[in-house]
Amino acid sequence: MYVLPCGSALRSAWLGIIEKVCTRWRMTMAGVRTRYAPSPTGYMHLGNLRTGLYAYLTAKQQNGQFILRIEDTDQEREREGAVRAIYDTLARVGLQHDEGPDVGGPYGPYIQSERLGVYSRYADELIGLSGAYRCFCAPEETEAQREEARRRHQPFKDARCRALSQDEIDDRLAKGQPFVVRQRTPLTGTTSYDDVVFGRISIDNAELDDSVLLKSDGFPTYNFANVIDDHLMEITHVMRGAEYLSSTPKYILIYQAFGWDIPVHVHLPVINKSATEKLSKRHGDASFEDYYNKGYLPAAILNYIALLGWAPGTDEEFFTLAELVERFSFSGLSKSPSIFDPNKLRWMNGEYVRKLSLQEFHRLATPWYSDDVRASGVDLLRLSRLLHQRTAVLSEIPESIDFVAALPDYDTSLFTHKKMKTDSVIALQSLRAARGALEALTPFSQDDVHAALESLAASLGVKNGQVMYPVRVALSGKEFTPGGASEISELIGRDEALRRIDVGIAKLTQ
RNA sequence: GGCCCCAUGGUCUAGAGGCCUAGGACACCACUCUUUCAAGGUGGGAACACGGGUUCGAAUCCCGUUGGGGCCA
Repeated sequence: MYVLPCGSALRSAWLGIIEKVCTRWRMTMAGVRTRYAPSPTGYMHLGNLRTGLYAYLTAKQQNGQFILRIEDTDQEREREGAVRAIYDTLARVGLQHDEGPDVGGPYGPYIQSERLGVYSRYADELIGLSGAYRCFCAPEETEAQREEARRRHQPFKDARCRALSQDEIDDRLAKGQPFVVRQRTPLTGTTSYDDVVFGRISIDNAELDDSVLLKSDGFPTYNFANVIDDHLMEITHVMRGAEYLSSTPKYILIYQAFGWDIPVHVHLPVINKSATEKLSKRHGDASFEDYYNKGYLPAAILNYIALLGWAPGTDEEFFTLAELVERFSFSGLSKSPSIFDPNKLRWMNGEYVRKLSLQEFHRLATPWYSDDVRASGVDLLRLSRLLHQRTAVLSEIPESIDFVAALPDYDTSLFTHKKMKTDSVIALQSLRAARGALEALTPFSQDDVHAALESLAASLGVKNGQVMYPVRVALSGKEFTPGGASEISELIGRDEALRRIDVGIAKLTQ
């Protein structure tokens, strides 16, 4: 342990140097630190989740740290239970964070509302550094100035408050006059930074607004908190949506005012709902929870969103999280916004569902079986076997098996099928013959039923389908079913099968 | 409106000057397999926004136009 020189000024200078060296060292040697910083404003938007994914991949690829930070400085938009939903979602998709409110870590607290003291301290410092100023204007006054600036097609910079003398400031402070802290953006010059995906971004400082950094209630805005926290938490790669592309120069200015190192910036293209609509939380169609609750598999959702805005450079498109960690690279990121395609997600989910083991599928499918289906006495595992390869989304199960518990009413026109070459006459003949064949059949397994109906068709001199199709319709009362005549026969059992065939015969003889 | 950014089929994208007669996937259509459906198999329609350059050669580089997105209002 070094003994530091005494004297507080010297001591802090030393500490400053050591801190800088340490930061450098950590950034280059100790690896990457990325953060996922969602706002607890509701459900987890898929675009946000993808940002989290990429941040995770970036960190894990280099054995770095993935940090979860809760950005709850906008209290009005905060929603009950939203933080819980964030934890649940991350856990479900497997994005395990190394530091965060729930798991702790050396850079806490990880909830911004618990860091208010930090922001006010740095706001004061920034004011001292001429990077910000106190603005005492009442909202109406600000609005008037804003209006004026707009009229003149100029960005908003509060000329009056920028120019307040120290005496005036002290005076107002003494009177307890409320104020906000605004960024003091330069009047001239340009600010640039290099973005990993978009390249060099430059903007004239004269174009910049003096945005609020600290609100009068002491809460920081995103504009301020993100910079302070990213620096303090030693984030090496700032990854966020491209909507921040054009405000980032303002953040760069803050880093520069403090003399801090600027992290690597990676702005990700936005995900839209359609060419004209954004993916909106309000529609309730774009959140992880919605898809999860509809019976989409987390791994499929994650796989799908990974490919929105990133491509591996090959034709492969199925990736586990571990494979993504290995394969992800900035060079595969695209710049243009993409449109979320529910169709392709559905397809991909189906692929994942089919790849499940039967046991696993059965476990996931069971909750979707209605009480009536359970009470009907059918073998649920057998039911799952029928459904397994035919289910793209779990929520589609109830409708596809609604015939199991009770034969629905149906129209005899169902018996007519052009491709199967059946009509009501053939159907009646087939049903009568099938009834006789099945009545005596033991055992009554799928294979036995299939063989029996097949030979029945042969002896009748008709095509298999001309027997099978009418039987299936009679057993289910539906146009489409998971499984055919023999599968459904075994599923519902002989007694019920015969009863339903009788119903069919009755319908056809009416 | 100002500023920033983007531009390959309906959608996600491959493509980093000749490998492109532009490849893959979803969706769609047809055929096929088949006890319906699904899955599978085979095939099909469908794109480099436009205009100028640069170059022997441009989807790929530069400029402009148009269109779209974002930020600030």
